[in-house]
Amino acid sequence: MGKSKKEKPEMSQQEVAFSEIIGDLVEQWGFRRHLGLIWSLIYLRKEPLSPSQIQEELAMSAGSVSSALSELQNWGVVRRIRIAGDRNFYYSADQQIWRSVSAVLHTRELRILEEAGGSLDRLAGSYPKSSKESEADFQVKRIKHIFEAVDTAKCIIEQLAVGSATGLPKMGRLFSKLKGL
Amino acid sequence: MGKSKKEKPEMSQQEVAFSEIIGDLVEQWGFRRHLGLIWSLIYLRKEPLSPSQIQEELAMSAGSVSSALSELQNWGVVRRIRIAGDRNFYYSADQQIWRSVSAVLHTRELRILEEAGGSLDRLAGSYPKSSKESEADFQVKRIKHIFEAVDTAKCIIEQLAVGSATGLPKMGRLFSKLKGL
DNA sequence: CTGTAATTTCAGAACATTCTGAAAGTTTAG
DNA sequence: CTAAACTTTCAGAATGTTCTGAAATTACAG
Repeated sequence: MGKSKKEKPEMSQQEVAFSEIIGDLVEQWGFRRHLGLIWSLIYLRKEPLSPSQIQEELAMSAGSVSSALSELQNWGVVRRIRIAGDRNFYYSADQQIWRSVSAVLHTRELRILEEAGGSLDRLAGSYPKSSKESEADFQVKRIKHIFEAVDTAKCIIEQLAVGSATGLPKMGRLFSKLKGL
Repeated sequence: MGKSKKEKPEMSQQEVAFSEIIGDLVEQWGFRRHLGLIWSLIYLRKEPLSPSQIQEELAMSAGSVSSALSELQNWGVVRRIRIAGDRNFYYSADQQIWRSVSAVLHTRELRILEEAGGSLDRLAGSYPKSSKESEADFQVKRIKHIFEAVDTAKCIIEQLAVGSATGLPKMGRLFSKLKGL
């Protein structure tokens, strides 16, 4: 009765461990765990992998793999490669990990803060001008205070995302480190 | 007939708008939306509020309010106050908003990165020493690379959490701004 | 163009999180 | 101590998210 000849390309223990560490990390960061698992495997292998290989190795459904790969591609952490005369698709991981992190900071975190900042600014303006009510006055001050905090956070993330290492005491060293990652 | 006499302490339109902005923001940050809604209301009011007042104004269940308040307290963004000769509890918001943000960075984000960093370090060490396999060698390099990225991120967050404004070109201005928030 | 082997899509299943409300527990005035 | 008013807890309900797998689609070899 012959099921046979299917190579079993099992992930090594270390590969499993790595993918789990990264899976946890990205999950905490607000992405689906699967994205981390799949990215990890691609990242650790010298040769690009096809969706079906990934599906086998990680024991996931085809659908999961497909949707995760397309999300990874959208975030720019994974690239699709075609090999001539091969029906499969292949994926490989971007080496420059910080580029990917920057992209997320820029596309996701920054957008969130910009949105909130804009709304807060408009809201502060919507209070009746020079109201004699002390409550309204108090609230406008507080809203502006939060606006400042959001705006500052925005600037910090901007700096990180753009990564302009201007050569500063502590942050400088960190920034220039980023450039290499 | 005759529901009556219940004061209706409705939130103003602006208060609702503010709480929704903050609700969205904290939700994107990985907290429950309710935490943002409740914190907002407390933050905008001059006078501290009791759980039952909050429940009424935000039209939430008592359970939601209670659990959200205790979580807000754990994060240190809200303080419980007792007023002599008053059976109720009251809550007021911390003014220094950045202190709260720092606390979260320190308690949550930093912990995540430390955990991942430790695991990665151990993992890199677990590969058989001086293996002749080029694949293993390759993987150790990549794992160390990720470790570096995690470690750098950890340092950056540490800087932000501690907020040591050392007086640097761009980040310096931001850091000193933080101190005031 | 046709057949084959792969990938993608998507509706529903499985799973996870959050909310509700009633019961239990607290606190204080009297 | 008792009663009254509030707060907390927690099991189950409601909601939201992610995964699966079969059908539809795509891509290529022949």
